[in-house]
Parts: sequence; structure tokens; C-alpha cells
Amino acid sequence: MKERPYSSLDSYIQQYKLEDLFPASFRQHMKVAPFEKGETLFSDGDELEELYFLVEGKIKIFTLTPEGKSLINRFKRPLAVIGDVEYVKGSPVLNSVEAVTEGVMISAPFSHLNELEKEHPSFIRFLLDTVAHKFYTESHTTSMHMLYPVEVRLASYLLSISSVGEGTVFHQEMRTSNLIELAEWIGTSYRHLNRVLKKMASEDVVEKTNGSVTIKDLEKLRTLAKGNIYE
Amino acid sequence: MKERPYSSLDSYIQQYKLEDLFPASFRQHMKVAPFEKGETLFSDGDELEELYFLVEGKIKIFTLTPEGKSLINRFKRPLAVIGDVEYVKGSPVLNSVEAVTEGVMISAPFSHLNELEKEHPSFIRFLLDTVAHKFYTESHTTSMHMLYPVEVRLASYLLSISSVGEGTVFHQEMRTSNLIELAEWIGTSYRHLNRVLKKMASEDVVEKTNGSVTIKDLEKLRTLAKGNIYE
DNA sequence: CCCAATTAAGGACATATGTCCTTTCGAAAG
DNA sequence: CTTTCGAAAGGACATATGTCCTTAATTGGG
Repeated sequence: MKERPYSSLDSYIQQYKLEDLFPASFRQHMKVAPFEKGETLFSDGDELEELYFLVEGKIKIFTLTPEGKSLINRFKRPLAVIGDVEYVKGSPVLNSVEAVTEGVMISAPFSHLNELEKEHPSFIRFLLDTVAHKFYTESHTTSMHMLYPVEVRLASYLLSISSVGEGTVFHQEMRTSNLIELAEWIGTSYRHLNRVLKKMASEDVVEKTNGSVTIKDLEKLRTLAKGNIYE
Repeated sequence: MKERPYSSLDSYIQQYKLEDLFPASFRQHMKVAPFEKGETLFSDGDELEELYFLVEGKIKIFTLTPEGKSLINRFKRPLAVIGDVEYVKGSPVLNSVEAVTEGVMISAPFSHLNELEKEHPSFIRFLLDTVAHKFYTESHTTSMHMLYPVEVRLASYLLSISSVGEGTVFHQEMRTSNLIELAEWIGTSYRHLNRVLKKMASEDVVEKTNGSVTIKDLEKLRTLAKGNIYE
């Protein structure tokens, strides 16, 4: 997985079935841009000139306040679109974006997208689908955050990363690299997350072993989540 | 203003300059639907069949939890689009909608919109603009709610309803009909809102006289809002 | 003008969450 | 094996906010 040379534009387009979206004649305007782990890709307030597609790696989208607090809006894996809302509204970047792993984006300049819109209306439909979906999840997450305490959100998060196969509980890779990030993701402080985790552990809902969290009682977890689930 | 007969479909279309969006041939599929104050227009989970345009009156969009808590997502005045995300995603209604005043909606069936999309791609662009804007404001509001305490959000709200004209502060009609609604709007309890208002009053930032709130010190308010402003 | 029915305001207490700091633990270096 | 350092956990306290209930204010009806 390491050091694998990044594919070319065309192979990414093929991989993600974007052929119809970007006709061959348009691809000359597009670029391939690798990035490093931890790199700041976009900052709140930047003026964007291109639309980006995440084709490899993982990024996080978050808000920073002047006071230094940060709130993670969401994590993204391929295929994700960055800059769609900015393109449509012509406004500066709404949230900051940082690379969680190394990865690759491909990009297309706004200026050429206007032409593409005219020639290939399906591109507008694609954007519409993308933005509608973003709105949907954002709206859902917001309600959860506003209406339920951390315990419910945490339970919901844990459910979202566990999959149930024939009665066995597998816990997938945590979508957050550590507990600090998890805290920012569910919108609380690290301290408080710890507190809630400990409580859950004392009730045998989860088990904490050196930094990693394992689900022990899926049913109790479901009760705690009150039917909510992230995304 | 009362009892004024509602206009016809065509006059609404003209009034809001929707002629290009809905060609004459399409309008036979559209309907005019008046509603009463307080009426529940849509409920969380409903299956929507039509796209609606609010052309008269004021509505509120909110989330209800099984436990009975409610969170107001936003208020809408004409021209507003309802059901866009549901149309695009084909999913059930995300939030409940209630009429704050009497008013009128005009509607177009989803089934016919598909054809419209093909013949008039500008309609897709219109939806894209609409949804992108929704996302933008939603995202902004979410960050505020998650990152700042009620005092900041309240200050920000008060700023948003006051307009400054040549050094004089006018406070517009409160967009919420009462303090309870305001509490739901900024995402807190009525009790707590009262507490914060009282504190602001004691610092001469606002004045409370029988239920209505008047801004006394715009500068202090700006400081409290920390540069944030709703919408 | 007075009273009942509402609506607004506020007191008391409980809970959720944040902040700061100390302690503990485990892994990597020496 | 010991040291050291950073990550992880947790204690103590402060603040924000919620819940429940009581009191005060307001307004339409008689």
C-alpha cells in the first residue's frame, strides 16, 4: 500500500466511473494532486478556484473558531467532492480541510466547469445529488448534536462503526485515529468523552483496553443510541 | 391583509419570476394550496409527492424527537422551496413543517419534474442553487450552535434582526413570535434563554419590557456575538 | 373594576460538559 | 533493566444548561 505510484488522471476517472461526467476533451483541464498526511488542504476563508475530487486517502473537514476550538464536520473517503458548494455559491471556503492520511485529489478549474455545465447537464445533476446528500447528512447530524447528550451520540457513533454479521459483532477500524479526534467528531471535549466511555465500560457496554474500544453489548448500545445512527 | 383573495398560480409565478423555470405548458400540473396558521404542513417521515414553493406567509421547519424536544432549523418566508432535498434523494421528509401564519404554497408533482429536468436544465441549476444555499446556512448555524454558548448565539440573533440606519437602531419584528419559539430557534430551553436575557439586561445590553426585547447597546452586542451573525 | 385563565419570570436543584492539572501507563531509547 | 517522554486516564472544580415548580404579570370576560 505504501509507495505505490499514484495512478494517472485517466485511471482515476475510470476507477470511479467519471467518464460520463468528464468527457475526454475536458480532461486536459484537470490535474492530479497528491498530498501528504497532516497537510492542510484548504483553510476557512480561502478563495477556491477549482473543484476537487478525493480519489485516494482520507481527509477531515472541520471548523476552527478564533478561540481555537475545533469541530469536525465529517470525514471523507473516496469518492468525495470538495468545493461544490463554494463553486455553486461563489463563496469562500466554509470549512477547513486536513489530510488524515496521504492521498490524492483530482481537480477541475471552476472556469471550465461553466462550459461543462452547458454541454453536459448531467454534471449539474451530479452536483445536485452531491450537495443534496451533504445537506441531508449535515442536517441529521445537527439535530443529533443539538438534541442528545454525548452518551447518545457516542453510542450512535459506535453503532455506526460496528457491523453485525450472523450474530457476531465486528468492530471496524475506528474512523477517527484517536480519542481526541473522536471527541472533536462527536462535538465534546476529550475529558468528557473519557468520562462517558468509562461509564459505558462500567456498565459493560464497551471494554477499554489500552486506547482501543471494543463493543461488548450491542443491545445495550442500541438502547443508549435511542434509535439514532450517524450518517 | 386579511381575507385578501389569494392570487392565482400565474400571478404567483409572475410575482416571483418563475416564468423561465416553469414554462406555460408545465403549469397545468401545478396547484395552489392555501394553508391556515398553525397548520402542520409536513411531518417528519412523510413521503412527499410534490415540490412546494412558499409564496405567501411564514413557516417554520423543525425537528421533533421521540422524547418531545423540538429544535427549530429555520424560518422561511417567500420565496422558499420545500421538498427539494426529498425530491433529489427520493427520501422521506427530513423535518417537520408548520405554518406560523396563514399563507399559500404552489406545488409541482415530482413525477412531472423529471420531464421538466430534461427539457429545461435550468431547473436543475435552480435546485442546485437552492440546496447549496441551504447547506451553506445550515453548516454555518451548526458550527455556531456547537461552538458557542447561548449568550453568543442570542447576541448574534439579536444582531441579525436589528438594522442600523444612520446611527439609529431599529429593531425589526422579531422573527419568532414569542420567547419560547426563540428558545427553540437558538437551541436552548426557555428557562435558560430567560436567564441569559436577564443577564444581558443587567448589563444594559438589552431592555426587557413586557415580553418584548429592545436592543440598547449595539456595540456591546457585537462584542458578545464575537463577530458571528445568523444567516 | 375584578377575577379567572394564560403567559412570563424566576428560584432551587440536578445534570451535562468544560478546563486545568496531576497521575498513570506504555513504548521507545539508552 | 531503567529512564524518559508522550499518550491516556482521571480528580477537582467551574460553568452552562436543563427540569420542575412557584410566583408574578397580563389580558379577555363578566
